[in-house]
Amino acid sequence: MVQKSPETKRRGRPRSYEPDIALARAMETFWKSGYAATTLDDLSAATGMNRPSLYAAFGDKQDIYVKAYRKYRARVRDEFEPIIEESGPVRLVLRRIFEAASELYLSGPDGPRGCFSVVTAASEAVADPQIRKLVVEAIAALDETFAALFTKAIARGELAPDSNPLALAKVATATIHTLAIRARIHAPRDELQALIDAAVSMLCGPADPPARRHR
Amino acid sequence: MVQKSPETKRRGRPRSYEPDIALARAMETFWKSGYAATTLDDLSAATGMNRPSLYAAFGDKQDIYVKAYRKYRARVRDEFEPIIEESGPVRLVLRRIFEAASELYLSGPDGPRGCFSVVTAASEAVADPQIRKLVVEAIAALDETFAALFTKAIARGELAPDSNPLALAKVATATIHTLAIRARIHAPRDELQALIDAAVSMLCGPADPPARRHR
DNA sequence: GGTATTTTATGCGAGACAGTATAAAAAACA
DNA sequence: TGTTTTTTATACTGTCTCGCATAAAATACC
Repeated sequence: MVQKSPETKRRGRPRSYEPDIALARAMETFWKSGYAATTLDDLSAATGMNRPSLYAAFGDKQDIYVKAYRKYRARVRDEFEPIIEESGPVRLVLRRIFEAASELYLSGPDGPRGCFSVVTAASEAVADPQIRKLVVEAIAALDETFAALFTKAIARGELAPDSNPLALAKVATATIHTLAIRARIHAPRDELQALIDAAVSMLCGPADPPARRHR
Repeated sequence: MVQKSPETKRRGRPRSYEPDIALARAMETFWKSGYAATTLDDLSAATGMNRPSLYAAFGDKQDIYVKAYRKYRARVRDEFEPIIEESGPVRLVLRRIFEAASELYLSGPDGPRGCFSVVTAASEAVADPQIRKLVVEAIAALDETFAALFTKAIARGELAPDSNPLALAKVATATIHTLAIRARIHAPRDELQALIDAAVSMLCGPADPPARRHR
């Protein structure tokens, strides 16, 4: 990890690709098409690397998939952590999380793709225990993140003191899951927005000032 | 459809398979492995039919998939209609629906498979408009079913008169979705049960008589 | 400039895959 | 018994797919 200083002159022919960018492209490809439907030629075309380079850099197809999926999770973490850390009423933080998720799931060069974890990897998870383990971790982490959020909100008096943060968290995760699925089948943005409104008011109670939208 | 009376003696060599059973086996296979990861040899082994018979009976791989998925939806309809038609408090009907879904998603000869619609078909939906259309229909139907259920419950005074049946329905569908995904990654039954409890009390309010379980 | 080292480029080979051709089998009909 | 009809059984074809072998290219070191 630390071994490669940016100044180090490597000995042989220089790489014609940026490993990080190439892996991001591979991620896009798997995200869209899933494991089985993605061929090494697809990956080659997406990354601009030829097959031997792919192998040298990332290993076989399975290895590339796992690395791509890990990258997806890292990207999601980086994207959502600031929103979660932000202080503010749960209602608002929740809405921001759901809306960011919605945007992520609707994004994509060839149309909406949903969530790599929820739609694609979960599907492969039956066949491959390694992938299953990663998806289980991802979903557990999401549950825990939401639970912590609700616990803090209860402590701050934003929610009824007898609320169950774990129960709330599971419904919040369920919202993420349904957003992922609906985005994957090209649900229009306003359908997802209606869903977010429904979930937020179910989780935090109906908004007294009539649904103030941020932005 | 009506042409084949059960007494009709057909002319040539008799079939060695039952089309309905064979299609059910094909459904199981696609349900478990998805479209791309399922080979015609897999289907051949599962159904007991050889490749030419598969083609004669159902068409090419794509055709078999669509027919298998339609069969899945028909099966789900048949299984859930009686539960939905049943009279009783929404709270109880909802619980029964979620528990039946949970059982269905956890079932399978080789371990839990989740929901064909939600996990497998939704994943393929990006590549194939025909499949996407079917999944969209399936999810819309689910939303509408739940909405009707809540509308009736509001009319009967079981829920607050200012409840929004469509919003409630979307959260109920979200519960189905998260159950499907969690089952697919082998979540233990009691985790799913906890999720059902959380969702039901979120949708219908906390149970005053401490959570009476049916059966 | 020559050598060692690392990467790219091309393409090969074994196997998997989807779909089909051909022939054998099993029934009704005459 | 022989013919027709429908299905099964076997095997083939062309294509795709994965992974790797081999050679050329591009750099640092000497």
